[in-house]
Amino acid sequence: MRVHHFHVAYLDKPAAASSSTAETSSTAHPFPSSAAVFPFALRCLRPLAPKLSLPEQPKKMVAPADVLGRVRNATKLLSCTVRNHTVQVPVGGTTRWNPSAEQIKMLEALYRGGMRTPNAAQIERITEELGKHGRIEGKNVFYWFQNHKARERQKQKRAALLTLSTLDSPALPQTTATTKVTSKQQEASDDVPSSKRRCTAWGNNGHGDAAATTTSTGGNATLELFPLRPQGRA
Amino acid sequence: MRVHHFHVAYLDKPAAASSSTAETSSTAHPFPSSAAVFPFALRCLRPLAPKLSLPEQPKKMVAPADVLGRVRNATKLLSCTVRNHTVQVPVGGTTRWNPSAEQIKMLEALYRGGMRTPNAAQIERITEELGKHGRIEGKNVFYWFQNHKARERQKQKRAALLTLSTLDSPALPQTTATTKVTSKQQEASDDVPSSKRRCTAWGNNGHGDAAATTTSTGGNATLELFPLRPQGRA
DNA sequence: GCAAATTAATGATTTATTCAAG
DNA sequence: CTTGAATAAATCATTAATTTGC
Repeated sequence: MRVHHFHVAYLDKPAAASSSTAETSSTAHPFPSSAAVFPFALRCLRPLAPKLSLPEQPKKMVAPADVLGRVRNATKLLSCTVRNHTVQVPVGGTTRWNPSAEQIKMLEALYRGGMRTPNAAQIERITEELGKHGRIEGKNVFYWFQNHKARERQKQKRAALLTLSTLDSPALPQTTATTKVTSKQQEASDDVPSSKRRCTAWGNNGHGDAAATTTSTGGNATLELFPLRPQGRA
Repeated sequence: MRVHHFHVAYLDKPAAASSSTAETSSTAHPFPSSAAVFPFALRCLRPLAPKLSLPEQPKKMVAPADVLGRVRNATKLLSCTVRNHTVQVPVGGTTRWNPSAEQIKMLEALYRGGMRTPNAAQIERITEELGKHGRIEGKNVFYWFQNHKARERQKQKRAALLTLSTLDSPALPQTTATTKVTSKQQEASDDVPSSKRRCTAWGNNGHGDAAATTTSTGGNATLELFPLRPQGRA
């Protein structure tokens, strides 16, 4: 288990310890950086990933922030001293960016225009511009594009699968066995550049991983994932 | 082969007494001590190459006729013999495919789903299916994808440039060189990220430190500022 | 009507992968 | 083989919608 690099921390923003134990030490930020120290660790905030459907785990319980001290996103923390302990409570209005209609409109326009992963300069510019219509930070722009891209992809993949499923009928015998196809993929073109997921998407759903399931419907183990165009190229 | 993730959420990690993801903890000297790392590239040199399409591939698209064994472009051919040569004359009014609304819909769905350059097998299947909604041949499908891809790209490029130009106002200082990036950079980025597109530091809003980030590439005199790249298309 | 309770969206983080330098 | 950089996928968490009982 390797310690992964962690990026995506943003500047001027504490972003207090997220889901894991908040036993943090102090930060190295030049800032006050209110990395919250939470004396009461009551209730574990869920071990980070199980997700294995614990039947009756009351995982839903979304307790009010003021109780659990969700500081994750707080913009500011106020220190108070209680029985010799200094606790910090989130203060300040909203913590999460709430885009205005205008901002969304503009962002979507950019997206439609083809922008997907704006670089720093672009983000800066966009932020500056959108700032005229409401509070916004560069990271908001960054995240917006990330999320939007990912979710659009999801949506479309679903739609495509659906459509394909209707096209799926013939139960192609799948002549050409597998074909390595290398991994080079073809030009990934514009959208959905992801290297391989895309293949799985088109790989003809049968999949379900390995042979295990397969069954009748699609003996079609692997439809050549993305064998390039006819007559293939290199 | 590569069964990819699906996220296993390995168990020994959770509480991971091991102090969670550092965040604030100790060292973590990723590099510029200057606080957080940007989510957005500070200096990127790598196109993340799913789009390696450039290197080789002198190969031009091969007309589907080669693959599907279709004749050029005619719905029907009438054979005539002229001077010992059998020639075929297109017959029956239009020779050009006129996609039905349904066909277009389906093709677009596929496109949105990420399909760009279907292989022969896929084309066959698609053709077969779309054939239920009107006359169509494999080459039509093939050409449709080619054209659609190219035109979408064009459209979006234009739109993006337009949109960006409106956001361009700030008249960014950018005094230092660079301004000539334009043509070359843009063209290159457009479609294929050719080799390297550099990103610039997006100086975190409030705090300079820009210098710190440049470091390694700092010697680099060029520091190009506006790659302005319509990242992929929609 | 309306406020608690649910659910749907979506902003913000973390984890996994990938490619290519070293 | 290891590691930096960049990004996509997965996940977490909060806010807006929507539903529901009164």
